[in-house]
Amino acid sequence: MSRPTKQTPERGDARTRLLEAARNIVRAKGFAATTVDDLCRVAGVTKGAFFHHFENKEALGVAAAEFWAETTSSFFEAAPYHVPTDPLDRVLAYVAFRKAIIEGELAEFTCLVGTMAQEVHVTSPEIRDACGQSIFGHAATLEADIEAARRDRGITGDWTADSLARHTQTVIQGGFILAKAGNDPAFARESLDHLSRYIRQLFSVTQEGAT
Amino acid sequence: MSRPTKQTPERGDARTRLLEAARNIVRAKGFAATTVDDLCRVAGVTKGAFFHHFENKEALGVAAAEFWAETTSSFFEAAPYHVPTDPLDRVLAYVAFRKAIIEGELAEFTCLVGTMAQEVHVTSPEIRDACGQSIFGHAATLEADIEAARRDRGITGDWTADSLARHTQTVIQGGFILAKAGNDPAFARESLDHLSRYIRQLFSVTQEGAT
DNA sequence: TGACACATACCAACCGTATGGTATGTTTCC
DNA sequence: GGAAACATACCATACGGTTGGTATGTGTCA
Repeated sequence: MSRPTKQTPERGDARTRLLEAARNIVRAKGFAATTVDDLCRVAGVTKGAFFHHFENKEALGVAAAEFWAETTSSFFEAAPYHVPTDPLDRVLAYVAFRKAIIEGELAEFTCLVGTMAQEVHVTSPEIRDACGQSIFGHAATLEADIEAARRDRGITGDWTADSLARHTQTVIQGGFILAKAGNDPAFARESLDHLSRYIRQLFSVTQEGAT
Repeated sequence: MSRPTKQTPERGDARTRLLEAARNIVRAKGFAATTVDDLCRVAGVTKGAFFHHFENKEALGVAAAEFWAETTSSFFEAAPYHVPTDPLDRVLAYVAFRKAIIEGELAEFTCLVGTMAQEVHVTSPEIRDACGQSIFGHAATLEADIEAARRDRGITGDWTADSLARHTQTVIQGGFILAKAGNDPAFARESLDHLSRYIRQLFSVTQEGAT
């Protein structure tokens, strides 16, 4: 998606600016409460431009979820938690990294696709599926390390790598909910501490990692 | 809140029916996408009745969150997970109970206040706070058992009872998000299995409980 | 090489309707 | 009979979406 235009628009094109606007506004207000006019105002474009790039508001929602999947993929690929040589260390570093980036305003660190999926899971299967691909696709990037750690250490619990990978996303998403309800990011961070402890226990590692 | 009407209306009064309608519709469509007309139609009342009982739509949101807190409190107080004599067994039975009631349609078992908090945490502090009270109030009902279990067994980990109580809610709320994104309740259930395993590990209990 | 056909990106103004909310009744109950 | 509990009819506007247009780039063929 978002294939680059042949002719080079001298500044960031309207489509990208609309997707960035959607990312920011929807995280704060939700999808339904975000109006097309909101998006156009923040993106600095007119409605004509909006409906040139997107068939309707729902199509923007799908594109925003895909845009989110792309940008977060790049972000996490470039993140430092891949550095450790031991796979378990990488998994724990991932959790620590997720905790570390929870700071500042809620709308700056919460998850666009988690927010949208919550809202539109009944009303828009297309947006929901795009959100699902983003979440489960990201979870899948953890599976290899979890499975490698499991084999390395001969762990034979009654759980699977893919299930644990999804569970990390459960804790992250749930943490965002508590943080919003309590209006305090600390609620999201403390659950990541529990998640880290859980993983260390699963692998019989007792020492605390970096907080 | 929601003090019973003085004169007893032979059938459920309009206010209650509107709150029940809100509970059902908002869980499916979200708060912003739920219109006043939607609520009136499902409740079988007119807009006059709506604005007689609620100053505006936001006031209904607050009342719906409070209504949710009351009804779920009663529901969980009457639930069978309080039966075991050992406090840890009660905590594990709670988790098993939360897993057991995840069945049927998503909108039937997901959490109203988690959904609303997600949407309105910026736009309506009043609704957000009412949602927060419901979630954290419910979490608090678990603290005594967790703390008792901790003392009984002389557990001295670097975690607190209130933090673990909140973490259970994080996993439950996050599970709902994954279930919605993946359109399958199984994603919520599998994370509750991880949560149960985590708690058992914290208390060095290895045997599986009832699934 | 230039000019013509066509496509893309974007804008300004407009439209029908759905929406939250109001004004004004009417019924019901103590 | 008076107040609370509803209903009916209506309003202003915000909303998603449309229409018609301009400016600019791009491929093509004589």
